[in-house]
Amino acid sequence: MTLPQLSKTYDPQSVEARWSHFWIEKRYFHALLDHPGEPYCIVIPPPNVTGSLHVGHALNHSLQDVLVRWRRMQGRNTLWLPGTDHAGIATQNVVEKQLLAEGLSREALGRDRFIKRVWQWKAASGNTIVRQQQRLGESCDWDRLRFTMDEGLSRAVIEVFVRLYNEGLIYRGERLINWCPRCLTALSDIEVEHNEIQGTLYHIKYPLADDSGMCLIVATTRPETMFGDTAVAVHPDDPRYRHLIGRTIRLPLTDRTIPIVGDPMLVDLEFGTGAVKITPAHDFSDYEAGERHRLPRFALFDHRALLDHASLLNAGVEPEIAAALAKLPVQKARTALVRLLSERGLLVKQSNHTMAVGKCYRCKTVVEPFLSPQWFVKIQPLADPAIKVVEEGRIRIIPEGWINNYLGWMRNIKDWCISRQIWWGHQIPAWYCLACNEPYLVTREGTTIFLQGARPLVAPSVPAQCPTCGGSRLMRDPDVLDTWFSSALWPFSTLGWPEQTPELALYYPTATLVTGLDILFFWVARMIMMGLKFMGDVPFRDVYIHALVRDAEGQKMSKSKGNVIDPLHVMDKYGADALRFTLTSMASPGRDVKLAEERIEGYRNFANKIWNVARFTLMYLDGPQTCVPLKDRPFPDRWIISRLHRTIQTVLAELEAYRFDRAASALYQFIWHEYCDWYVELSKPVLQDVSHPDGPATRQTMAETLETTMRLLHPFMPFITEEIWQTIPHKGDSITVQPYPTADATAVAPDVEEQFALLEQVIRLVRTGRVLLHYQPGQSIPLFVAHVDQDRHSQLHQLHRHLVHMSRGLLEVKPIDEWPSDKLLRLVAEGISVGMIVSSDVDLGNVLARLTAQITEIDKETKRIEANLANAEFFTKAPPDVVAEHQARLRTATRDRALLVSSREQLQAMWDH
RNA sequence: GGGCGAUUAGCUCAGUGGUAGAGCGCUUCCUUCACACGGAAGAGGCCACAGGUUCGAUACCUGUAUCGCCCA
Repeated sequence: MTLPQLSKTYDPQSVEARWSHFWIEKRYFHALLDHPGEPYCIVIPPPNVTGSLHVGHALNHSLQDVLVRWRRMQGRNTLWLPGTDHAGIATQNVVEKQLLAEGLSREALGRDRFIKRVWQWKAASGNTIVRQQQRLGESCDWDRLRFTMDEGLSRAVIEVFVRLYNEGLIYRGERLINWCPRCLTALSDIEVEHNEIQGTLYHIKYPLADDSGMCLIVATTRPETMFGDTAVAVHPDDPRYRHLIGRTIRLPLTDRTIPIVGDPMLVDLEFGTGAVKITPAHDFSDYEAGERHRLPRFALFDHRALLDHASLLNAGVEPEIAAALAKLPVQKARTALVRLLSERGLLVKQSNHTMAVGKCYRCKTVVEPFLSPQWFVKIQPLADPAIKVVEEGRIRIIPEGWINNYLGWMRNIKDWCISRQIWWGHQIPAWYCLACNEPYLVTREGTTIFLQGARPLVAPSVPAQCPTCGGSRLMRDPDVLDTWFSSALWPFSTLGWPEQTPELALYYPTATLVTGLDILFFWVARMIMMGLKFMGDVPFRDVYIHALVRDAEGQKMSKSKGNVIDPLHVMDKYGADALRFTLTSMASPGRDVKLAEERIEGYRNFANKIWNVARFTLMYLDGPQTCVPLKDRPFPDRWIISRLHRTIQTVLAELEAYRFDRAASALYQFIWHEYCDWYVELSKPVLQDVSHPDGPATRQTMAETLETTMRLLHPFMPFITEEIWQTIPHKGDSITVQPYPTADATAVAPDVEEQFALLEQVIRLVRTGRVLLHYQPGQSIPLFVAHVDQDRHSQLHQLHRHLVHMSRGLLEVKPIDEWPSDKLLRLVAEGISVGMIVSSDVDLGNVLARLTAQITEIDKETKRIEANLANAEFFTKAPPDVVAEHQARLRTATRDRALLVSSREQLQAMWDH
């Protein structure tokens, strides 16, 4: 048999590219409907089509790939469905930036040509992330790659929209919504990020209408919206003001008077002056207060958040002030107004105040509450069943800690604003009859807006004529839908819905959803609602929520901070397997992942270790192998097989529990510290002697164990395991489709493991002694070993061969009283004594110090145990096995102490000479 | 302001009602035959603080402090 030569260090680059192509070419990840296994489906959280792979994706995808590869190897009918989403605002921004560079604009191009441009852009660079995912080794069914703007998925969107509208679950109306004055579109509540900033609280005099000598002092952080005030609120229980409720205020700088109302919800007695202005068109809580008190609304800003001249006049602002303030943006308006108030003696004081501002999650511009007609999903009827399935455990959220988070949000959910005033996305399937809606039609700066009151015709495609007037001049609603609206359908739209495809029947509900906490509301909650509504069943059974990746200092990674770890760079430098293993081993539940490059380097070293032990195995595999029954195999073989099966048990249990971190560390521990450190070392004498009688059995065990370990590790490190597996003896074409190891309980041998522990302890004592006495690691020295327990002592005889090899000494097992008493150091642990000759030139100070330290340690332990055992209550109340264990520990400690003390005395005598 | 989580070795984190663990880093020794991306031996901890429950608490309960996240 000729075996391939492997290079001394592992080179991930060439290996990974080769297997990545091989897997895809052979379509190992392609799901077949007639596959006999139980279905196991994961739909990928679709990355933005504009995006490139960042380390958050790498974590999210690594975990999914572990699950998918594991289940595939277990024989399940596995489908990991990949795709991207069209990311309306983000993509539009990218293409608009390109146009700007060419001196063009979206408006100049017009809607149709603009959308064509976006598709061109998508064709050219939209799938970079897919190539990057393939580099990471993701075992997606690439033949089934989906995009939220695909024809089928778009049909699903239209279908859902029309049905929800017909059921009254989608409506159009004028509401106060979050508006991004840069993106020029509405945003949903959760697309707004709240940041704390240092602001100013302004105290402003509002004179009473019928007694200008009397004033209410109103405290506000947003004086520039005061022209939109339609009332002042005080707390009805506030003795300072309650008598004023019902009287009126003259709103400064305007010709309007506004009422003083009592409102216990809006007013906090402790805050500011206790008097609050109500500006229903510019603040969400004021909007609600306005509803409660039936107040009119005066909107002041245009869609770019500039003060609008006509609106100011409409709100009764003094004409010269209106003229002076018109077209000013928020901040400038605030400065100008504060100066004006101050000049008129209306500004009482200013104080520092921390406050929250909302920013657009895409472009970080401060959002403005904006009154405009929008489309909404009436959410409560959809949310109720989605709450129930989680409460009842039909969907599990893992870790459980997030369940309350989910339920809390769902129970307070607000209607979802789904219309966006952009062009890239699914255009809303609603048309307006121009004849019937003429009074509601406004055209401003080239864009047409249908005001509140316009009557839309909602249909899957353009209606032939208006059912009211029979007219055929219809205009489509220009708005598109929130990207998350289409993402909400992802688990069934990607499987072919609304067609009743075989894929849909087979793979829905999907098994597991793996995602970060940041999109629990954006995406997970909405998928649950839509899945229940349109499929009548949950979209997935388990939701596994992983942490977010931060830098080594725990800071959020961001391009502006320059602390981003680029997974592509990392893969170049350390390999995809190292990155994947790092991320999976750090994925502990409920914690953020703090990623430092040294960690990745550490696991690169692990890959190299695996590589080298495979090289070693290959070197010695040449020769006959026989499959001996387990009980007849050499001791090291029985031990490593026992450990292997325990490791398989652990890995399986941890994967079932989504404890990727613990599964990874079990593998690391087994491969490095058991297979490499001990088994390989123990087997060297057999392997290196061609005529050794244990040779055939050992070679068999060695090859078997390595092969099984590669399969066990494969979901975590797919590339190196495939490379090694292909090189060692194996059956089959690719490790990706081999059976996952199963644990054989009969292979687990506690007695063998106990014997091994004895061997390990002896060897550790020998090594410690060598260092203390300055013997070189390879130097052959006389050694004596004994155990105070008779059974264990005879076990040492059985282990003699291995002890000799591992200790690299002339080792004899015999009772202590037969040892030489002169110039001998005795080291002790748990009844074991190891003796070695002290050469004359060694400084015994260190050695004595070590013995003394150990004695001190034992004394402390003894004292603790004795105190416990002396306690009558401990005796009566502690479980008997604990009492017995304490007694045993005390015996061991006493025994070891005696041995150590005598050893020290002997040594001390030598030292004194 | 409300809710959740964290606090364990220098760093990053496991963990358990009864001996405190890992990885990385650090110190010393070793290029011997798979691997220096390696081997061996070490050092390093009142398990945040204060009470309580318990025979016994790092673990369970309460409170405090600090930090983080989400929501308002």
